[in-house]
Amino acid sequence: MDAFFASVALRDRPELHDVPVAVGGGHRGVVLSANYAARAYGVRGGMSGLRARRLCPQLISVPGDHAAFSAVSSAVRDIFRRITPLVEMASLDEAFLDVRGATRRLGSPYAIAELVRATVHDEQGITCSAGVAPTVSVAKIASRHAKPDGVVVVPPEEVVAFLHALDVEELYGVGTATATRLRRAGLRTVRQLAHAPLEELRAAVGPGTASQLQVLAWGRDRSELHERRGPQEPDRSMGAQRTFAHDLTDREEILREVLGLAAKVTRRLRAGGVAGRTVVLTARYADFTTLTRSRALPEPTDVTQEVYAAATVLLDTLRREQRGRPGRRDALRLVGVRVEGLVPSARVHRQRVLGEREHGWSDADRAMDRATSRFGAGAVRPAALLPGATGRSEGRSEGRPEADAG
DNA sequence: TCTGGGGTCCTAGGACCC
DNA sequence: TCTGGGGTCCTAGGACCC
Repeated sequence: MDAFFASVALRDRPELHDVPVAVGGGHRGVVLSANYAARAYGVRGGMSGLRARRLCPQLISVPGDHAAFSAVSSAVRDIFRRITPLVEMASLDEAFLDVRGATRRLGSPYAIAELVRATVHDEQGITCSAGVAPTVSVAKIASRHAKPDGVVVVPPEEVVAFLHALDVEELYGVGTATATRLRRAGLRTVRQLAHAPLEELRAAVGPGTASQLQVLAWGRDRSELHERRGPQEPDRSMGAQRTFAHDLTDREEILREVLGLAAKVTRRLRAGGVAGRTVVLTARYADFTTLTRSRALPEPTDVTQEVYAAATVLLDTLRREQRGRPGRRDALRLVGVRVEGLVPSARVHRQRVLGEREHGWSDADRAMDRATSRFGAGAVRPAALLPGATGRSEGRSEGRPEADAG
């Protein structure tokens, strides 16, 4: 999709079509997506809101509507599936289609690309672009060249010439770190990269990346698509993180955020019918240093209190490690909670602990889920997360906010 | 240029087991 | 008795993508 978030946000607001608009980019935030009017000023996705407004003072910011993004995304995916069953969704707004089996029915790959684009435009009111090529990575680069609202076809015999005319950072999989290393090694173009001696390349970027890059530089990456994970193969991890409006130092305050994140993540785990075994806590300090600490549980969980308890231990470990370190890492800019090693909940059989209550936190979580789906998010929440809660109410001496259902 | 939030995959060392 | 090789799990960090 072209400028996906911005296009969806502006679908029903034609009066904003020709004025610069960005989705996201508030206080301490970055621009999620900018329409083409804003891009004319140099505004790009990923840019801080502050910088975007410097480039374009009259920029209008609108909030993102995640429900709308998801709805359009699945509608578009359904359109793709009418073309071919071989669809690999790469993200909300991007997919690979293997159309080799559809040409007899629908015409040339170019004709199919135009059919997809016309259908998406008619049914969803947004434009998209397509790259047609023999491999995933080349199709991806071609689609970038097709933007906005176009098609670029790279036939097999032109793949090498197409790639070799590019700069290295245009390769799918070369980011800022690898691009810097390549540049330092004197490799600026894909042509130079393709002809670089493997030894030299290994010294610059390491053995794994080196061979991967030469595969990409000759257009020899995969043609087969991996269909998106289904119920048999769940996501690998689920997480949530939050950047604070102001850096936090108070343990109680930080733990309240951690509890909120743990609740959010486990609710998504339960909704997806999965549980996970490893809890990862991310801490980003005021100086932007980002550290993670993780801990594996005895068995997978989807219980808010269990994830929260593990995250609390990890946070305290980190605080102990960082205390007294030079650089004074006590002010936190962000915390994140992620659960990895996901398996279907049906495959988890809990080991009952001697003396454990028959109805525990898991039942409380499920009751809260039901209340939330009936009365909306925030209808029921841990008391520590009620507006105005301080986490230091009388009679509490445990030193961390309890997650009583409030 | 004061830098979000959601992910995936890879690497590498150490523990542990056979 | 002082030593191999293979495999898996755990933890931490980094790179990349949208």
